[in-house]
Parts: sequence; C-alpha cells; structure tokens
Amino acid sequence: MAYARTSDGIRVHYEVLGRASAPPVLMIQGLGADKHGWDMQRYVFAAKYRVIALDNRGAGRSDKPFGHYSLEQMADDAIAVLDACGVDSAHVIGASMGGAISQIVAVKYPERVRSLTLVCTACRNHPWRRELLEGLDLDDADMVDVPAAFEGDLDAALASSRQLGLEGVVAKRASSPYRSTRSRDWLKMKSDPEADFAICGYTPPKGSRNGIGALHWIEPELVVQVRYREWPVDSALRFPVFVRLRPDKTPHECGMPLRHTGEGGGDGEGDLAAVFDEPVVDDRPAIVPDPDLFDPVTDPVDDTDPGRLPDASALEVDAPIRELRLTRLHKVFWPEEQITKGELIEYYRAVAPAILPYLKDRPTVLTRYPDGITGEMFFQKDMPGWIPPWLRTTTLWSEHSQREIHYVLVDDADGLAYVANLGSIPIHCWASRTTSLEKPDWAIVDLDPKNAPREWVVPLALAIHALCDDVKLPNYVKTSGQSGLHVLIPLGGQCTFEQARTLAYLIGLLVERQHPDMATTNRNPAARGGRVYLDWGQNAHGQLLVAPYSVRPVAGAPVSMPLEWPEVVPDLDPKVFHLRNALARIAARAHDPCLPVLDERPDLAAALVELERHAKDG
DNA sequence: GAGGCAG
DNA sequence: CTGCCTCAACGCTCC
DNA sequence: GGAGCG
Repeated sequence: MAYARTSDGIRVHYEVLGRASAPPVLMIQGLGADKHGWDMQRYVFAAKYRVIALDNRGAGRSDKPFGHYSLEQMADDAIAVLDACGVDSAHVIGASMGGAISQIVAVKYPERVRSLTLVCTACRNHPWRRELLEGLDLDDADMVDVPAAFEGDLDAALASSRQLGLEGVVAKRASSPYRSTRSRDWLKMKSDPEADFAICGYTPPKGSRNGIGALHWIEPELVVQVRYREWPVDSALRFPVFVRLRPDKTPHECGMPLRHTGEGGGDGEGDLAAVFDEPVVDDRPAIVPDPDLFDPVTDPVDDTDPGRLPDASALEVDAPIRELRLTRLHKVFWPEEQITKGELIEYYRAVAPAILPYLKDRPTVLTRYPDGITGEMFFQKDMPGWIPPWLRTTTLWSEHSQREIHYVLVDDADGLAYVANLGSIPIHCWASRTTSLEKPDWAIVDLDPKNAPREWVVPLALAIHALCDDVKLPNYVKTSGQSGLHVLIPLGGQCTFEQARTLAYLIGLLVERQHPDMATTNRNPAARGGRVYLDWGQNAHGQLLVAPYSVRPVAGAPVSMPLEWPEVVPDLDPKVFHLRNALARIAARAHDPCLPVLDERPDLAAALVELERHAKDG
C-alpha cells in the first residue's frame, strides 16, 4: 500500500495490482463501497488490467465528503495518484461515492479518462448519491453495476474467479447492503470444480447417516456428479461432495476431467472487456499469482501423504472440513522485492517442519502487518472468538490488564498459514510452555549492535560461546534476522525467569569485562557509547523470542537463522538468510543446530559455581 | 485483517 | 449504511 | 510517577 500526500497533508492510500503493461484502471473506493465485494472486483479486474485502487478510508478523520475534504479535492488526489504511478489516462471505475469522485475526474480531467464506469449497487438508496445524481443531472440509468458484466453468466464469473485462484464470487441482491453476517441476500458461490465419476463401490452408512456412507470399489455401472476442492496428483479427491446421480451418463463417458490447476481453460472466459469501450488486446497469460507460489486452490491444506491410494475415509461425504481461507495473496508485503503475502504464507507452510518444534505449546504473540512492512503494525495477544475452531489457544490471566488472554498455540502448518494470512510477519513466542509457564526452557543473550560496528558482534558472540563452554553450559546461536545474534542457553525448565535473567546478566558482565571497548550491559542507550549492547533483560515472564526461521518485517525479508558455531566468523552477514533462500539452506542440512536447546538440562548449580570462579579470577 | 459499533 | 476503532507488555533506568 | 528502552 503506497500513499501520496496532498497539499493539505491528507494521506491518500492506493494500491497497484496487475502487470505494468496492462491497460490501467483507476478504481476509486467510495463511502458506499462494501469491503468484500469491492475487494473481489479489484482482484478480478487485476487479471487483465493494471489496477490502481484508491482507498479513501485512510484519508484521515475529517474526510467526510461534504466536510472540509471535498469531493473535488478527492478528484484532484486521484489525478495526483495517476501522476505518481506515471499513468497518463486510465479507465476509471468508481464505487458509490467513489462514483461521484469519478464523475468529477471525468468532467475536470477528460483527457485522463478513457472510460467511466460507476458501481453503485452498494448504496443505491444512499441520500448522498441521490443528491449527487440530481446535482449532476444524471439518473440511475447512467450508472452501471460491474457485476452486471457477469449477469446471466455465473459460469463465466466462476471460471474467471477459478482462473485467479479465488475462492469464488459473491453474489448479492442489488438492493442489499453489506452486512458482516451471512444472509440470503449475499451468497458465496464457490468455484469448486465438479466432475462425473463411475461408482466402483460404497461403504454402509455410519451412525445416523441415511443411504450410503462412502463410495469405493464394484463393477462400474452408475455415474455420479461430484464436487471437490482439489484433486492432488496421484491421490484421492479432497472434500468430495456428492452432487447428484447422472442417469444420463455411462461409466465409459467419464473421461479424465481437466485437472483443477487453478488456471482454468486459458484466457477468454469471464471476460470483463465488455465493461469498457475498447477491447483488451493483451492476451499474454493473465494470471496474477506467480505460478511458483502457493495457490490455495491447488496446494494441499494439510500434510497428508500425496502418494496414498484412495480409501473409504478419503471419500467420506461431509468429512469434517478444516477451513483455511487465505486472502489477498497478491498483496505486496515487501515493495522493494515485490514479495507478496502469498509468498510469505508459502514460506511459513514450507518451513513448518523446522519451526514448529520451537512453537509447540508456547503462547504465541502475533506481530501483524496487514499492509506489509511499510504499513502500520500492531501486536495481538488475545485471539478473538471468530478464529477457526481448529486453532488451539491457551487462556492465561493477565495481571497487567486484569483480564483473560487467549493466546494462540501454533500446532501445525495450517496454523502457521492462518496466522501468516492475518499479516503476521515475525512469529514471537514465550520461552516457557503451557505445562510450566514460569520456568523458561532457555536463557537468551541478545547481541544488538545498533550504533556499534557490526563486526564487533561476532567476536563478542564467540566470547560468550567460549565462556559458556568453559563453565559447561550448552549454548546455541542464531541470527536475529536483523544485524544481531541471539545466543540461547538451554535451562530445561529448571529455574525461574529471575534466575535466567541473572544468569544472562552474569554472562554479559563477564564478557563486558573482557571486552570493555566493544561490549556493554548498560540499559541506557546514551551510556552505551557505540558499543554492542548485550541485552540480558529479555528473560522475564511474558517476554518474547523471535522464533528461529521467523521472517523480519524489514527490506530483504531476512529470517532468523540457526547457525553452527563454526559459521560464526568475522565476515558473517546475517542478511544473507532470507525468505527466498532459507528453505534451500534448511533442506541442505540434516540437523537444526539449535534444536537441542529445547531439551537439554544442564547442571545449572555447577555452572554457577564455575561462573563465580570466573568473576573472582577477573 | 476483520469484527464491532457509534453515529 | 458508513467510518472508525481495536488488536501487548515486563522490568528496569532516567527524569 | 511517568516516559523510555528493547
């Protein structure tokens, strides 16, 4: 999400989707736009056009259309955004009040407008719209509903959405407003594919089920139509649903249907060109999602073995469905590298086997960046009631806020994908587990160079390593993901946070004494004087660790990477491990060098005696 | 990112 | 019917 | 006691 600043300091948010070479479309979201339907349009259009979407929700607190921020000013802002995108002229689509702005754009800057489309279903009876139409001497007939492009051709609309990897399309009554709850007026039309299959067998019904239970092996005779979510290569259908018998078909007519690849039958179906007054000539593949990236339609949502044979349970009708809805996969989270939210989700799903051992049973805090690394962020500890029922949480009492907090526990790849879909970039977890919340599994010394020379971090980390080895404390190292290093010492839940903090402080003090020129344990930034801060203070109740393999919300999408100590050499550059190459490194190694930190139980009393000896000797 | 709710 | 709000927190030091 | 720090 980029933004332009207007002359009076109001921020105008906009988003650019689609290929730069495609015909440009300026979409202006107005007060009458509904959230979901409009977003859907935005992505449908991005298949064929370069969509520049303006969002006046970020325009500030005084952006009421008839307040000091006038419709005319909004129209000027729209032109400013076109300029910022280097676009001379565009097809302009306006939603509700955005339609009003669009019309002003067309009147004031006709040379910038190739065509004008007004989307007004959402606020057909809005008094402002009524006022506007009268003021501009227009009537309803001048307004075009974008969904009308699909009218009478739901198949084309569904094919288009399938081609884009969308879940489906939303159909609504023209007169019905947006409401957050389900209603008869807003129907989600899923684009799940269907195919005809010959029945080879069935299982008896279980429990209270009528008729048949599941279908599997006998001489093929009957044909059924089945809807399914996906058909993994060499495996059974996922989420198959019996639709109807096909008495009109024989088993021989059941050829292999086109596999559901998410790319549909190619270009042309669900064509939106009719909305505009000029044909679209760019016929290159119009799929916005990178085909190498995660696709919610074709990629399995669990880790079941894809090589297994179909069995009765796989064909069970109404099998419990774990819904994992992934949204806005094309949204750019790292503008410089054009890394999308879809790629972030794909990374976390792929890295799940490596990261999950660290997250098991640990209260997890989300650090959410719904608009990517340049947008606003917020922390989230308390998970709301509407999270999917399969996501495990643990309820802890917060002394500070005097209420219960429902922390999420990330158990599996789906859980990771879910939190990533919420815009969580780094994953933060507690040092202790639900089984023993006041006893941490590790102590951490965070080497944070900040204003110190980067190259001082390595010798100091090695000094901590040598000291720990000497007092027989196991110790492990990972990059923080930014410029520092994290040294982790396993505690095996044998001591309190206060004791862990004291241990980390003692180690910090001893290393500071060895290298007073390079290291400091002083918490006051002003007193650090360009030295590396050995941060021992993160060992406390509720303090968080950036989990190994977490992505950081900074340019380059670096990840926190566990290292072998021999890798900690002077020219170590923590930035070399990032979202796009971390998986290759992990796959190339047999073991995770930090993993033992989760299980080891060193003799802490003996180590403390040794540390005291060091303190005296120094 | 998404539900709740004031106006 | 729309826009806006909310979404964390510990232990320490400095002022 | 409140703001700042990570």
